[in-house]
Amino acid sequence: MLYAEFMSAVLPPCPEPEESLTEPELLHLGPAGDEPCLRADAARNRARLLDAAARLIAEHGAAGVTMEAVASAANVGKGTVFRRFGDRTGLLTALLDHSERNFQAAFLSGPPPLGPGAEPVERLRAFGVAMLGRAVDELDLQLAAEPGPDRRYSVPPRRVHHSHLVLLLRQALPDADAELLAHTLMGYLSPVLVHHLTRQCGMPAARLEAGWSELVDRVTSGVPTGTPVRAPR
Amino acid sequence: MLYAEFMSAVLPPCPEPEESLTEPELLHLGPAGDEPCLRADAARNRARLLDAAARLIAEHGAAGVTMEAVASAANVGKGTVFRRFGDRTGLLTALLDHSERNFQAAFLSGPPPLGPGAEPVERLRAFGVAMLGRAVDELDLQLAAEPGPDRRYSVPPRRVHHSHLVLLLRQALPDADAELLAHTLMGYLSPVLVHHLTRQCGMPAARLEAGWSELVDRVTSGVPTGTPVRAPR
DNA sequence: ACATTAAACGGACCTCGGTCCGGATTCGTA
DNA sequence: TACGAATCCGGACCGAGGTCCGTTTAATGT
Repeated sequence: MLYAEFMSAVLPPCPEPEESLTEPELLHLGPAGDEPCLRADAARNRARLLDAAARLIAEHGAAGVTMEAVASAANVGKGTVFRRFGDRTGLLTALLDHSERNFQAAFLSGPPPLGPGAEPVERLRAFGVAMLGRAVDELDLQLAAEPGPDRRYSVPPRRVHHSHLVLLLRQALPDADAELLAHTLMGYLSPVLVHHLTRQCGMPAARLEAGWSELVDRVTSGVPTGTPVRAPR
Repeated sequence: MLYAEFMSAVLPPCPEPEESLTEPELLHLGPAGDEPCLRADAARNRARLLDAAARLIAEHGAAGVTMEAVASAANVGKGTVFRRFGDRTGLLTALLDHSERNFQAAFLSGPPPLGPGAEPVERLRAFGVAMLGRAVDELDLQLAAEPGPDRRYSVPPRRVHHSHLVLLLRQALPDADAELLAHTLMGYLSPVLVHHLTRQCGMPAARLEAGWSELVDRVTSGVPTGTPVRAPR
């Protein structure tokens, strides 16, 4: 099964708003362990490819990661790369998989304030800080791994993050439209925005974190004036 | 001069946070009128190309707009398309130009509540509703015209919208980090998100509008608890 | 009208992501 | 060990975006 196919199959196409999700269910666990159900040569080539891709990135930056380059650097045919990872995005995503798993483990079952145990608002703050940190660390890779416009919101990691935010927001703001609010918050953490602000605008990371904190404060403080907010449907 | 080059030259690369912008200065006016300083054949071909592109979109959808297809449909060489519009994004963007101008005119100098004269918060609400309306109308085209990750935040229309929001937010929330808040709000209005929510998730447009209203309410209501928010730098 | 020059033209050409399918390899089974 | 079937491999192939450069053409000055 293609990585991309698997990724798309993990979560339902679009979470029903009222569907109750318990945290453990959210876990985006890839093929358990390290690809056990792959044929020997397939597993070998997969490892080779990831290795070659990482090497190419280190040498020529993410832009230098051509599918053909990766293939030949791994002594493998081009078709193999696509069969294993589906497309370029899939390959780059696979490189981020470890980090993503660690991160998910951290906010799903790690210690507070990121993991369960802290107040929802605290967890929100911690989530944003962690995301911003990752974004800064892996910026090049995350940018290169950006999916096309169609998939951008369907990619499993994003769905998991979104679901997590929805959960926290529902706890903090029972009357809000958590779905939409979560999308809004995710937007702030988008690698592309982070890249623009830090690299293209020279904004210090500290300001981004302060901005996140401010955003969380504003969003989670009550809405004293105006019509009482209610999530339709 | 290439369309893309022109577009990039209109506004400074990244607006200084404290730079004071009066609304009229923001106007993203393209080459006055209808491309006056273009050679006759160039202007003719430009018109042909836009026409051909529009026709192709009407017939085969945005996906069918191949640069070669447009070129040959306009009886023009492929190189001409690129010289005139820089790249595919430039061509699609040009197709949206009229709508964009009208919209900018509306919120820069049109009647309230979108234009000046209404309260900032009212104008924010109206801005979002208008953007959502446009997004729904021109969804296919706006999606296809989505720039690559690097340019996404540097494209003039986006900059103008952002500056506008910054202006309104500064009026409504003198102590907030309007720059970042504006980016957050813009994220909610992104065509890609709108597409995902309406087409892929089947969310009714009314809910998106309600969500915008809620978002504006939350963001613009004071921040009663927590540390007083202050824009660093 | 004519020479000059800057701009525009056009299509061959390149790169790269993605597809396809005949042939090779691995794995379960006897 | 032998064998069949499922899986995987590899590289030829395709389409589309983008570049290049020799040629043509429109504007300008004389």
